[in-house]
Amino acid sequence: MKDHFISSSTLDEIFKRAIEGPKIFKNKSILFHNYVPSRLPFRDNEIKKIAHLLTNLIKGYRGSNLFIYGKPGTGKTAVVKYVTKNFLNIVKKYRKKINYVYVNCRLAGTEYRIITSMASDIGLTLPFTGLSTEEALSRFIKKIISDKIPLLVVLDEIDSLITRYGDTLLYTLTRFTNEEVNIPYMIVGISNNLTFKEYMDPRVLSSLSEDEVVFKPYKSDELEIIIKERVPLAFYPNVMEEEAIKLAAALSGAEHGDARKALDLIRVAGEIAEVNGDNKILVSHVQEAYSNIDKERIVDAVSSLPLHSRIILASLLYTTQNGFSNIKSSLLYNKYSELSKIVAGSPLSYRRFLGLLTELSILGLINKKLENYGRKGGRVSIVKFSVPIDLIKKAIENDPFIGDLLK
DNA sequence: TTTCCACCGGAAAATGAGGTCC
DNA sequence: GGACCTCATTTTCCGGTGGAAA
Repeated sequence: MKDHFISSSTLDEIFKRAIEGPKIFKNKSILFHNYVPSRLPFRDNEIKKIAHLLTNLIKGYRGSNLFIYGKPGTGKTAVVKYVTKNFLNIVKKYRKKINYVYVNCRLAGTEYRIITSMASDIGLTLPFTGLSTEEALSRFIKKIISDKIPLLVVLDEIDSLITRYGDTLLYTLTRFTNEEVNIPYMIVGISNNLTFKEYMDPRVLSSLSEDEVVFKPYKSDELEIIIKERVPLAFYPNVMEEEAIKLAAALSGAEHGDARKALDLIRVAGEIAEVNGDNKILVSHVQEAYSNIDKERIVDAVSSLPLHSRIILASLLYTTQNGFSNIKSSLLYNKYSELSKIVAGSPLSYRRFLGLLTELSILGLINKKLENYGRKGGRVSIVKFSVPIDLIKKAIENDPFIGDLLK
C-alpha cells in the first residue's frame, strides 16, 4: 500500500527552502488574472474611446451603450476596469456621484444572482432567494430611480446571460427611463464571442451596440513587452532570463495572442524554479511550465468533476484498459451502472448519463461521435478519451471515492 | 423507396433544499 | 404556517435521426 504520509523532516526541508532558498517572487499577485496594472500597453485607442464615452455621464447625458468584443486574454476586462477605476477617482475628486455596477455574468451564475449582485453594488441588499426575478429587478430599478444618480453598468461575459436567459434583463435596463424618469445611464457589455447575438431582439441588440470596440489578439512582440513590464514587479531583479521571456511570449503568441496565458506561463515557470531551489528562471523552466499547464488543467478538471462524472470516466478507463476501443454509450452505461452501485448506491438515469457524457465532451476530456449501423445496429454514440489516458488514470487513482475501485 | 434499429437529445416536470412574505 | 419563490439536479416523455436492410 502506498504511504500517504509526509515525514516531518520533508516538511522541514520544504519550509527551510522557502525561507533560506533563492528568492524568486517579489509579488506574485502581479501575475494573477484579476490584477489591473497601472499601464496597459497597445490599448491606447481602446482606452481613449471608452473614456470619451464615459464623459457623457459626468456631463449628465445618457452615454452611448458600448459593446466590447475580443478573444480571451486580449485585455477587455483589464481595460474596462482600468478606465472605470480612473473615472471613479475623478468623479470622487470633483464630488460628483455615479452608481457603478460591475458583474461577471458567468461567475454570478443565474439571472437572479446577476440582479442581486448589481443591487448590492448600489447599496441595496436583496435576499439571495425567495423573491421572484421580476420582483428583484423591480426593486433594483426603483432604487436607481429613487437615487437619481447616473448609472454605469458593466456586464462582463454578457453572452453567458443572453444565451441562458434571453434579453429580458437587458431590455429592462435599456428602457427604464422615460420623460418623467430621466437618469443618465450607460451599459457596457463585454464578450468573448458573438454567437449570442442570435438570441437577442434586434432592438435590444442595436441599443447595446450603439458603440463597439473590438480587441485584437496581441502579437508575440507585444506580449514580450507586456511580460517585460510585469517581470520587474513580480520577480526580484535579474531572476528571469531574457531568453525565457522571449520563449514565453512566443509560446503564448502562437496560442491566439493570449496575455493571460503568457502571465500564467511565467508564473508557473517561477514556481518550478522555486520548487527546484534554482535562483533563476531559465528557458527550461518555461518549457516545463508549458507542458505542465495542460497536464495540471486535465488533472484539476477531472478531480473537480461531480462524483457521477468521475464514475463515468472510471468506467471508460476500465473498458479501455480491458482492450475495448470505440465504446458504445450503452455498453459504457452498463459498466457505469455497475460501478455506481458500489460507489454511489444507485446509478443515474440513462438520459442523465448522456447529459454528463456531453458535458465531459465539452470539457475536452472525451470524444463523443455519432455513428450509424443502419437497420442492424441503429444510431449510436461512440466514446473514447481525447486526452492522454495516463493523465485520467492519475486523477482517478488519487480519487478518494473511486481510486481503490480500479485496483 | 420504405422500414426499422438503437439510440439521441430537447422540453417539461419533479424533487428537495434553501429561502421570503404576509 | 401556508403560499410562493429560486436553483441545481434529475427523471420522464417523446419526436427525431441516418443509413443498412428489406
